[in-house]
Amino acid sequence: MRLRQIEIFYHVYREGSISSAARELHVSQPSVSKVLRYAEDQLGFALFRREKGRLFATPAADELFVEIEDIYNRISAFDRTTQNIRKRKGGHIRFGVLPSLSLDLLPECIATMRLADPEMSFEVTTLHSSEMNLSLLEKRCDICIGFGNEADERLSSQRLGDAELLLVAPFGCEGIPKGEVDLGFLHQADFIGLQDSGPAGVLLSKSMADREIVPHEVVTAHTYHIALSLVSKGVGISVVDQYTAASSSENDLTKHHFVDPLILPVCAVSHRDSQQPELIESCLAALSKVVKLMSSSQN
Amino acid sequence: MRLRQIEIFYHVYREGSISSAARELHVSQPSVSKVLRYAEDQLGFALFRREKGRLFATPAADELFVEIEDIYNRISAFDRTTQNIRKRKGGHIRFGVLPSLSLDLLPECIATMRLADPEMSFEVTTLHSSEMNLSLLEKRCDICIGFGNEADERLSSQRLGDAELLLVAPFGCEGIPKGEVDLGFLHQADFIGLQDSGPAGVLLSKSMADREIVPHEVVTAHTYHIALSLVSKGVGISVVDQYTAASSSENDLTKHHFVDPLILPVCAVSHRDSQQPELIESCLAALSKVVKLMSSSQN
DNA sequence: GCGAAGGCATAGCCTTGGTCTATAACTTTG
DNA sequence: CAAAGTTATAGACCAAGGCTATGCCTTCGC
Repeated sequence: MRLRQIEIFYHVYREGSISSAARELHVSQPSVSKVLRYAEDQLGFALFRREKGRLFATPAADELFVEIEDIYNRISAFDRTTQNIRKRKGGHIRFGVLPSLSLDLLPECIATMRLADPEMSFEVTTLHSSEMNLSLLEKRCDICIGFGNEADERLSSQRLGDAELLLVAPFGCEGIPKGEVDLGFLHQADFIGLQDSGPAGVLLSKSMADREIVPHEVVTAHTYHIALSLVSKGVGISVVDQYTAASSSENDLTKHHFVDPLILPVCAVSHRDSQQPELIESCLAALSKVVKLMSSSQN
Repeated sequence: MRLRQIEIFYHVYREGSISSAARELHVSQPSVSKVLRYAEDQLGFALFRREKGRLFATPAADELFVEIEDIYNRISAFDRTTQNIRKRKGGHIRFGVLPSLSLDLLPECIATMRLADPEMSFEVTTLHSSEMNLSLLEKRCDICIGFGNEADERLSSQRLGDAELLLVAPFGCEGIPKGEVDLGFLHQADFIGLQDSGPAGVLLSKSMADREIVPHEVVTAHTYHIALSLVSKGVGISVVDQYTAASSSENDLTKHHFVDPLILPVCAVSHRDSQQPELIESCLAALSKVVKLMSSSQN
């Protein structure tokens, strides 16, 4: 079946009539009639029964429509993408970024880069650490930003700056010292853990294991949002990276540095043989600048 | 972009060369070259850079390929569907069925119907109770089989037979009488509940509420499979319909009827103005027969 | 360093998918 | 019974997409 035949079947099925499908498609009625008939000839079975000058969908049409509807929607989305590409003036970068960096760090970076070059456009997808390399290698995105970097010789990684893990506690939580907190504070404390939290989780559990610190994990949350919400409700304390902490809208919680800071590298990874190396390079420079700025301004 | 252009772009991108794409598509090299060039003209931007007689994908091509790949796969699936429809001799019925009925009751029905008419073909999707009516109205399936029936005047419902809820307990569970069990047995018992279990869940909780029976729900499972597995491991007891109980591969559990049986109607629902009423009708008759047979043979 | 091999592009030709206008036939409705 | 709706057919036309033949450029092996 040709694309035009699919489009016409889609509209005729939905409208229930050739004439109104023709109006919707801005073509003549005989044109639609002919294409539909031709499609049926090629398929070898009828899509509609003609009775008393009207159309009635056959069971085969019902069955095909289920698949066609989906295809049609994707083709429409694809067409929009081609429009966007055509209209573009400046460069276009597709970011893959950790959920925890997607609310604060990346928007800040994009805003800065747009100031420098208002013609540029961006695309943002959230990815987990484990998906980033594959996404880059399949050229589904251009730059991935996460904590740490898995080695792959086709990819190049650049450290943008550091992220610090902070203790978050309910407002007025007792026993927390004024200044910095020792990691040992977590021992036996009511703790809200994060499942599948990638390098940040690895760093934290390793540091705790080294000192035989065992918190009392009362809840294991699957998203940072839920974890922070639980903290602000006084369920327990938690440890998250500074960007997650900064992006939180909860105001019933306090943030604390550790005496021995837990530092993670914030890295940008990209494909070595990109088709637009200068663009990537300038983006990485801008990112690095913004990350350093944000790290120093935050407390 | 035309469908042919999409196909050709897909193969050229994957193969990395026009010639090998042409070989794969069983057409001549100039043909592919021409269509690709034409597509680029229409799009208004290049998909590949030509350098030293070779092709290199542009960033735009990378971006489009992400969407194209998906579309291409669906088109291929669609083509297979049209092939299937063309080859069909007998009727074709698309069933929507509860997960609990999909492993035992429906396969049995289909086997029986295929014996009666070997030319018939079938399609089975599992649906939850709440999705069935919509699926029928959108003509995504022809017959839905579930417990009970929500009224909609465009649909017609037929009671095929009954399903009984049974108590399932770990093998050698103490305190269970030889014959039938009173529902009161559940009171304070370690119980494995099922989330979102539809009419069966409603019937059970209503019956328990009437007699103020409150089990101790130690686990809430999301699938019958997990619930039964937990029962067989001795975590607790549970209540499931007879078909789920029968389809279970667990053999470390026992099944028990209740003194006052909990009975649910097994109903088949179909669209009133189907294009193939005789086919639907004969299916419903066969279904009804099989359900009655299975109900009586089971204990 | 030169010829062979393989890659892409162009030219010229042909088939067919898809468009139009004009017209006919049939249904339903006022 | 006419008016307004529907679908189907006829004939003309254009462009999408296929083919063969050919030429040019790069790379590789002798």
